[in-house]
Amino acid sequence: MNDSTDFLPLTAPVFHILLALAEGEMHGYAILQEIEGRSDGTVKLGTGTLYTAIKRMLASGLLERAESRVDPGMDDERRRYYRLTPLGARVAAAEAARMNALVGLAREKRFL
Amino acid sequence: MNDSTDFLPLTAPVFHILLALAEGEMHGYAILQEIEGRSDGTVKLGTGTLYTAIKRMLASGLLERAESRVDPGMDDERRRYYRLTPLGARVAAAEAARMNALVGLAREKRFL
DNA sequence: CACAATGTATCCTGAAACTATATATTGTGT
DNA sequence: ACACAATATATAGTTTCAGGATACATTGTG
Repeated sequence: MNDSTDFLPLTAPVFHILLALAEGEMHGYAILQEIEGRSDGTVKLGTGTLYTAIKRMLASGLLERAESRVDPGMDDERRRYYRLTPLGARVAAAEAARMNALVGLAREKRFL
Repeated sequence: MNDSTDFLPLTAPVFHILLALAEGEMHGYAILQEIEGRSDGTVKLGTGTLYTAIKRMLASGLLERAESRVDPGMDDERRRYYRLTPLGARVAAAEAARMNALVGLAREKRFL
């Protein structure tokens, strides 16, 4: 049914990638820096984790390739750009909601 | 250094088990029902997942065995009770905080 | 022109979820 | 008394995935 909850729970790397791409199209290495920068380096994923995750996310329809549309002379030819699909956005929202419920529960139980 | 953040991110089953045990001592099967009941059956973990997770959590010091202290005639002899260790509680709190930060980020990016 | 930084990609290992299965005990209905 | 469902714990086998190592090519900089 392609229900977005079928993908849950997401692994940490996958959720981070989805959040990074909320900004707009990005290439792999930029995603990496976004994630590390956002958390002052506490979240760190290697390239192995990143590119295998991207591969799976493309295959499952969470992401899609975007034609790098920057002026060819100004951009690095190696870069491969990705963007969220509508499904990817829905899944990210569903995961955020799932986490939010758990955080609420943790708060009830005095963990926060 | 046994820093509670070394355990993060937790997998979904492990975090659910920690949350369930916030109530107090419980045996395995009761944990299972607590988790499924709390979510109206949307979160469902099999016994294989549960008991292997408990085994690991005991080994890593998140849980400890509790002597079933119910009156022997009134309790099921098969039951094995568990409780959170102080470390387990700290780890659950750290995971809740981690998730809370991600939920905040998701909200900023208009996913929620 | 050397060297660091950028950028993508794959292999391999280990950890862990999940399914299925086994086994035993307790409670309930007839 | 007996069958059967529910309770309860446990392990084996499969698969998925993170994470580290490694490779290789290109771009920017001193």
